[in-house]
Amino acid sequence: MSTERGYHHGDLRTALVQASFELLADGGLQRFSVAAVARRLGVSSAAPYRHFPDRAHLLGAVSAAAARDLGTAITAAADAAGPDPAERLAAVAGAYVRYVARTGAGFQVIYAAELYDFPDDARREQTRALMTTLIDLATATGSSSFQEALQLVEATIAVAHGYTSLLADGFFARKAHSADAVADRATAATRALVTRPRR
Amino acid sequence: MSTERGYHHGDLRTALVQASFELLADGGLQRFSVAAVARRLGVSSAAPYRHFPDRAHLLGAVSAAAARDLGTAITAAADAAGPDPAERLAAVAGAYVRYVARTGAGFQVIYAAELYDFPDDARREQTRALMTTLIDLATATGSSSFQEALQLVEATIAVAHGYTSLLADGFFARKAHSADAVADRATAATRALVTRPRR
DNA sequence: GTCTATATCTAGATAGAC
DNA sequence: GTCTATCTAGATATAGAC
Repeated sequence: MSTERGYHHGDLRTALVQASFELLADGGLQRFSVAAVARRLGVSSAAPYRHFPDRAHLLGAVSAAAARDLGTAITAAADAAGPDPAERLAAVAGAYVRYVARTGAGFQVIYAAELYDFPDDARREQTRALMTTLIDLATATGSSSFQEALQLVEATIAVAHGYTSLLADGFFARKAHSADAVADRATAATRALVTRPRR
Repeated sequence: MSTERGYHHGDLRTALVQASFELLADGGLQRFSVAAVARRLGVSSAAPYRHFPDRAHLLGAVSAAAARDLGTAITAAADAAGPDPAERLAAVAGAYVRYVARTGAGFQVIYAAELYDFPDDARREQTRALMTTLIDLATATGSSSFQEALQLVEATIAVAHGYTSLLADGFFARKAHSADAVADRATAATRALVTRPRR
């Protein structure tokens, strides 16, 4: 890892978002800072402010990109899981765990509290599309109402997010669970959830 | 909320732990700081350091107390749920959601990464006892091995922690879900998990 | 479009007065 | 046992040079 400082040539805006993901994967939202992103790219701490007015706007761009990429990953995983609706929804949980383990950008970033007051149109469109994808997958399992489908989405996301949080918080550290192993458990748990009717 | 400064008379050590819980309930671990705890009690920022050598030791005391109280809450909820082992384990998830919604101190605090290097005997004993309680409740559902019971505990905790995280991260904010409503969903989800065999 | 330099703020932690 | 005062470190953000 080089710490040399130099003039950045190219698309710094894109590079800042990319470096933010790397930083999140390394240390989570807790250690995310504009200064650290700049450091990682070898530019001055002032450089990011030419492209984003403040921390929230940079994080908002990361949030939008994460919502988009997570949606893509989820759709791909569902399609790879075959035609059975229950298997397709179960695959969502696995895809979520894998995506967050790889990028560090789960719902705690996509829906970060500090972004609540910054309604960015691009970001809102991505989160809306992601939610639509999830609702559709849940509805296909035979939900009799939107409410029921929504609750199934919530349960699926809760399971997946719960496993990733425990993974990130070091709960599994001693056992050295791999991200793939945890993803498989999240998938199995969601399969149980969807196969058996909820109350 | 008063911000007046005054000499603290009484058990400041206990008051610091108590105020830490209030701070966690308000803003989560992200906004926890020794300075903020002192501010909340109206004492100087130096005062806490007479009772705890550093931030980690204060947080460690909070972690130990949370593990103890959470264990008590879980045992009480299981007992209130009756004799059926599946219902008892399902009640654990509900109790977890309610405890964390009330205190802010869940596994992300109890097993905080920053405490990993500070093996405090008192804290370790509380976390060990909590884990034993959980394993016993899981084993009673008919697990054929310790490994299987452990995985069931992980699944139960993942579900409960997932729901609380989504609650804390504002995912449910727009719908104004109450903590009790979310706790009921966590209970129902865990019931589905334990009733149906996992792979 | 990025740099250096700087102002402001907050937190962790310590020294010495009372 | 708590205070005031202070040091250090890191973050956000801005001003002005190049």
